[in-house]
This record gives sequence, structure tokens and C-alpha cells, in this order.
Amino acid sequence: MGAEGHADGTVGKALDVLDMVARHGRPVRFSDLLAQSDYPKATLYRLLQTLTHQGMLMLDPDQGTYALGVRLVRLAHAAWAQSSLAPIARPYLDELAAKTGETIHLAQMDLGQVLYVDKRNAARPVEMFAQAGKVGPAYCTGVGKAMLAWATPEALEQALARQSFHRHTDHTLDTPEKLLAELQAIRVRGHAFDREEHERGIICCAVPILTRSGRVLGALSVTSTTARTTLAALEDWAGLTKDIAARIAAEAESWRFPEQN
Amino acid sequence: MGAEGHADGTVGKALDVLDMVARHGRPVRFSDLLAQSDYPKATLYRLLQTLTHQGMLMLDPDQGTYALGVRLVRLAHAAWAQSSLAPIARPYLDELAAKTGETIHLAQMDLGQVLYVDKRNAARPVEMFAQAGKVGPAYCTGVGKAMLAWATPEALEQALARQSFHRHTDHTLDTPEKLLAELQAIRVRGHAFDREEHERGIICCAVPILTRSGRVLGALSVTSTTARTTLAALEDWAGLTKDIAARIAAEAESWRFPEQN
DNA sequence: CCGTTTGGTTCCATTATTTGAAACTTAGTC
DNA sequence: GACTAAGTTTCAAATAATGGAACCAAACGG
Repeated sequence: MGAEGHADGTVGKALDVLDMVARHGRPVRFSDLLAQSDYPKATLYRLLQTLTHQGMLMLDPDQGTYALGVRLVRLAHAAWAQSSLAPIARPYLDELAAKTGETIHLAQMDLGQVLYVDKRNAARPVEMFAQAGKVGPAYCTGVGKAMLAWATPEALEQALARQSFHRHTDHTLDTPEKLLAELQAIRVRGHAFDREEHERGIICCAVPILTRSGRVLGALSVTSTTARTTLAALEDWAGLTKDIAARIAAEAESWRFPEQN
Repeated sequence: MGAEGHADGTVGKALDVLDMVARHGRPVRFSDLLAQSDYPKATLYRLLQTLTHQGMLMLDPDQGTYALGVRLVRLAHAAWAQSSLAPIARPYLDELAAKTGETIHLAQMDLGQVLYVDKRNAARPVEMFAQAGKVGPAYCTGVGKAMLAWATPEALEQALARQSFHRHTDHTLDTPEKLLAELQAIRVRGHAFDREEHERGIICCAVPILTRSGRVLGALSVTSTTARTTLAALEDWAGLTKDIAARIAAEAESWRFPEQN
């Protein structure tokens, strides 16, 4: 349900179609797409054709189904390496994981949603793409709230408009008002908690990753379960986590600079 | 240098710009992009604006640089999971890696280039995105030749047109004629070798992954070094590799089917 | 300090592309 | 062999992209 925002121009529509295919999670037939888009047949057809021709989609000629194309994987490789904090943060995440022994999440904001870009699992070794690349709600996760708390007014407003405020657990902050109050508390405190707001039994302590100019780059969290530890215990890691966040931010900023010439 | 093919329509241009940003590997300023594209200022500007607005690019307001956006990472997650053979092939790669004890590559064809979508390293555990997503030449790698050997005439022709035939080593097949002869030999033999054609000391034995209808889905290779083993020894794995390739193909085909209703 | 260059953004009449209803072509049913 | 569903193509009208040029701002130089 719920169409995309007013897609600007042709490329907006094309990308919209891409998303539509992505959402399905498996190869889709033309008619399936036609059913849920409100683009007219011919328009959708040409859009798909263009995307296919461009390698963003792949048409399985046997089955007549469309799937996301490999060009996307290649682009993503670059996106991962360059846009996200992941490559910079990697060694720091390792350090934080080693010192805390807990699960670590690195997230960035994507259109009002939390996008996990890297993760260290206490138990298992890294399971990169299986885990990274996932999205989650912003209003009820530690990393989400940490980022919202330091977002610019405009960004916050946009993000708020996109929240669905579904009540996942008894603790979920399910109205904008409750959330705004919480964000205020987070700013004062300097870090955000997730008090089983998204999943029962899952708690975390998260800090934002901020540039010197105060812009939000992402967020970092130490996550655990109520079975294993308490919020108070997690809060003990807040100092270290903030420190690590600062170092990531510093490196991210210096990395963006050096384009000699 | 070498412009993209005739980009069809606006989305083609937009994607072209995306690629341009990706190629840089680090955030780029407007003027850098302007310098190497032959789009007029205003056009490029609007293209960048649209892409940014769509979340495909990210504008760093401090520095005024563009980087690939997080939306791309999210899309890639889906692409990885759905379009590529990687998720299906994963357990099979594990099996092949365990049995051979060598490095395993899973690749697909992307516009005449080889795109590595997964890898098992003899030594280290998987390092997903860091390795996967890389591209390489088709004419001088085992997986590339395996895919070309079973490509349709049209696909082969297109791919050939995009090869640069740079002489990487003494063994590199550096003309279309040599390559075509080799492809013929590969078809007869049933598998492709890389005889140090790309990197000195690196050899491999690769097989195509084919649907029942004979369409190329990708290729699978067992790679090693001349220091460790010989081509003849690698060829001993050809049977097993072919078997695994067949199983991957079978699962890929049945996976694409089940859209009930 | 003020003239100049460099880098980025906006205007707007022209042009080219996209649009989508409808017609058409397969391929599959009954 | 008529009927239906799914995909593809057409074409005039509508719309969106184009790009030369003007504009703005900040950094530079004398």
C-alpha cells in the first residue's frame, strides 16, 4: 500500500519501479508489477525496458520475469565502499565488539528509516550482507532515536512524517509527542536507549556519530538481551562508544577531504 | 576517454552519472564531474539534484561533494538476495571449498565484464561485500571464458566488442581470434582454464552454470597458484565442479518458478 | 578594498522525450 | 476455432528535459 512520494521526473519513476522489483524479493512478471503500480501499461513497459537495457534489471527470457540486475551489485560495491561509514568504521567496530563482547550495530539514516550498514555479532562471525543492508524503523530503535535526536529540524520533520508508529511492544513510543519528548531527553543525556521498544527482550545503548559541524553521519549501538544484561550495565559502555563514534567521525571527515589535484 | 554507449533517455544519463560517481571511489565535487562528462552544466546539475533527491546520491553539504547514497545499499541488498546466484549457491560453494580446499569464485556476466558475486577463500572466512562486487575482464579469466563459451552469438558479439584485450601476461589471449579459438576448445572440453592469463602464477579451472535451456547463468571456478598445484591437478576437480554447477542451476530454475496463484 | 576568477545555482524559450489510450500480436483456454 | 490473458507497438498530444546565458557567492589577487 501507500504509493511512493511524488516521484520527480522520469528517473524518479524509473527508480520507483526498481524499488518495486526490489520489494518483491523474487523475480516478478510484468503483469504483477502492472497490478500494483498505477503507471499505464505502455509507460511501465518502456520503463522496464530501459532499466533492463541499462543492466539495472534483468529479464529472464525463459520465464519472462524481471529481477534486479547485476549492475546494481557493482554499484552497491562502490556505494558500500564510499558512501557508507562501514569501511572506515570497520576496525573501530571490531575494537568495540572485542571490548564489550556484545553485538554492535552501525546504522545510517535512509529516508526516515534506519539502514544497518554493518554489524558485529557477539556469537557468530560477521554475516555481512545477510545482515547489513537491512532496514528498520527509526522511532523505536536505539540507533534510530540517536540519529533523530541530533537531526536538523527539517530532517526530523521529514523523518517524522514517514514514521508509521506501530506499537511493537508495550514499551514502544507510539506517538510523535512521546518520541519528541524522548529525543529531548536523549540530547540531554548524550545517548539513546532502546528499552525493548522494538523487540521484547532486546535492549541497547546507542550514540550518534557527528561531524565537528554537528551533522549526523550515523549511529553506533551496543545491543544485548534482558536475559544477559541490564540497561544500566550497557550504559557503562556509553563512554567508550561515544569515544569510538568520535574517532569514526574524525576519520570520516578527513577521508572526505583529500582530493589533491 | 571512452564515453558510455549511447545512453537511452534520461534515466540512461542519470545512471551514467551514477556510474561516474561510483568510478571515483570517493566523494566528488560538481566541477570534477562536469569536467569529465560532456553534459552541459545545467543538465548535469539537475541530474545530480534529482539523484540526490532520490537518495541514490548523497550531497555532503559541508564539502559540497557527492557520494553514492544509502538507497543504493538497500537496493543492493535486494539485488544480491534476488538477482544473483549468490544466495542459492552459498551452501554449494561451501561444499566445493571444503572438498577442494582451494579458492572458489562465483561470477556472473555484466556488460562484457566478469562480476564476482561470491567467493570462498581457502584461508579466511567469507568477506562478502569486500570481495564480491568486484569486476574483472572476461577474455582472460577462467570464469569469463567459461561464460563466453556458452554465450549466445549476440551476447558474445556484444561482449567481444567491449573487451580491451590488454596483454596482462605472456599467456594472455590478446586478440579476438585467439579467444574465439579458445572458446571453441572450451566448448569441446566442457570447462575453461586460466593458464596464468590474467595474473602470473594464478591458475584456475572454471565451468559455466547453465539452465536446462542452455542459457548461461554464471560460472564457477576453482582457483589456485602454480606454486601450490598444477592445471592437471585442478582439472581433477572439473567433474565435481560441473556437478555442483548443475545443482546450482537446478535450484536457480526451480527458485524462479514458484510464484503460486 | 575592489576587480577578477572560480564554483555553483537559476532562468526560460526551445526542443526532444515521455506519455498513454488504443490497436495489435501472440500464446494459451475452453 | 472463437475467447481470454499477457505482452508489445503505434502515434499525436502533453510534458519534461535541455542548455546557453545570466546570476550569485565566495575565494583570490593586487
